[in-house]
Amino acid sequence: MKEGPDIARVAALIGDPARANMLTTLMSGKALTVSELAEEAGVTIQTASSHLSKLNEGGLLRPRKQGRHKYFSLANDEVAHVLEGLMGLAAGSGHLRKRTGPKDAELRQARVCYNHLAGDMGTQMFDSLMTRGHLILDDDTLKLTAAGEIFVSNFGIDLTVLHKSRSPLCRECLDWSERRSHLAGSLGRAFLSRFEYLSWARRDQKTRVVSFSPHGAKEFEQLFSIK
Amino acid sequence: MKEGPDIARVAALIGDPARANMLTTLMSGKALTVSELAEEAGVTIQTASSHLSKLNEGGLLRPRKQGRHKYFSLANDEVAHVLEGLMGLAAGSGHLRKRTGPKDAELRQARVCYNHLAGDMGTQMFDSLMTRGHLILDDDTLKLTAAGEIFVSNFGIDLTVLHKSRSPLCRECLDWSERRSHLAGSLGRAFLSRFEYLSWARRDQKTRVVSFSPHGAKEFEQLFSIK
DNA sequence: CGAATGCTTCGACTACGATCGAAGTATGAA
DNA sequence: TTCATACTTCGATCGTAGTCGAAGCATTCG
Repeated sequence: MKEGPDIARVAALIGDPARANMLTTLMSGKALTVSELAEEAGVTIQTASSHLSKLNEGGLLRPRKQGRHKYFSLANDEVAHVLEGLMGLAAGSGHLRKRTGPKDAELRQARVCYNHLAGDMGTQMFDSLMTRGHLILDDDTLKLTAAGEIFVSNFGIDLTVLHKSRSPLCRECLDWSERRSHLAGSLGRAFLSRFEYLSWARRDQKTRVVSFSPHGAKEFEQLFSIK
Repeated sequence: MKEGPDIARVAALIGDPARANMLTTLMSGKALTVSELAEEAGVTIQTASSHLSKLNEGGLLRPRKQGRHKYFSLANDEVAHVLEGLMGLAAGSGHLRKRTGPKDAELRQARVCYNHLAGDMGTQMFDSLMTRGHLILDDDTLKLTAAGEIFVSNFGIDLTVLHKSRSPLCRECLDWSERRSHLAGSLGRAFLSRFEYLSWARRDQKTRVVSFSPHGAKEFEQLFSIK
């Protein structure tokens, strides 16, 4: 009965509401200070400090000191991946948050999932890339085809840089709101930052919402249309 | 601050030691009764019953009544996937169980991960399939090649049956002990049951250990050698 | 140097939930 | 019907962990 890693320890770490709020907030990919995270979680700074040191102890966070500030971000995308998985389970069992505020619709349309685009537009982009043969999913692995490489390069993404990254180029990520796949990995990240560079979209500072400008939405729609 | 699914609820569910033990045990893929799970978790039957109804409530389990027994298994492989992810995090942050008994070495060599082969032999099989070009991993999706289809069929696995399954044929699964990928999905499952059918290996009833016979290990080694 | 800001540590309070004994329900066997 | 087995519900107890006030460090600024 005592085999394998201590799964309960990590899960209990994520299982506290205050800590879960912090982690969810950090899914935006941004590094945040103790006080910012305290406010997000709705607890005092002392409490937040205690929680954050526990999360850090558990290897879920990466701390960086900068002057008198201390910034926390998620430790790696393995952590982000597990969190997204938990969101999938939570959404699947119908346990959504009680207060589905006005933000919810925007969140479902387009949001940041750690460092790439998720939500309705994320899955649309993924589907478009798949149906056009830019990506192929063979049983369980996602691959960028030759046609896909041309497409990506034409869009202004430098693949040679991405190939140097240790993390996988393409990765499939299950969307909790859509229950369908969207594109993660370094390519997913590159797409999102390219959208920002082209001013098609910008990330909301407080939430995980990604807002597309009218022009950006039009371009996006054209580029990733599903005929 | 209140966005997205209630991740804390699910995580807290997994975060209790007794419940985590039960879930880890169920990773063997077998359906177990309340009393069996109680013993595994080291609690009384009353307590186990309470835990199991909570896990069930949370959508993590699939209950089946059979006479006066009640069997529980994991709800789906999405759940199994999240659990394996958590094991990866737990193993990564060095929080292995205190008592690393004699079983530990066996577990690392070959074990069941929900319904497919994991551990050292699991990753060896995966690597062999990759280097021989039977599987290709394109950025993020795993695919069985034409050569792979022939190889698999020659080994006695009927692909037409597998293609009818709803779950993906190949799936990459990160191994907590090896920190490398092994093969999941319906093909991974098919391989394991084929090993059992050929009497190359058998699953231990109590633990998740997979024991290969001397003959089976030899055949395995030959079939999945890494030159 | 003080004053202010950002974070951590300490200590005490509190509440939630895990636990088990005992009683209750359901299924199967004699 | 009666007994046994498998599980569930109830009620009481007990610990652990989250919470915050207050005090303690550390860093920056005037």
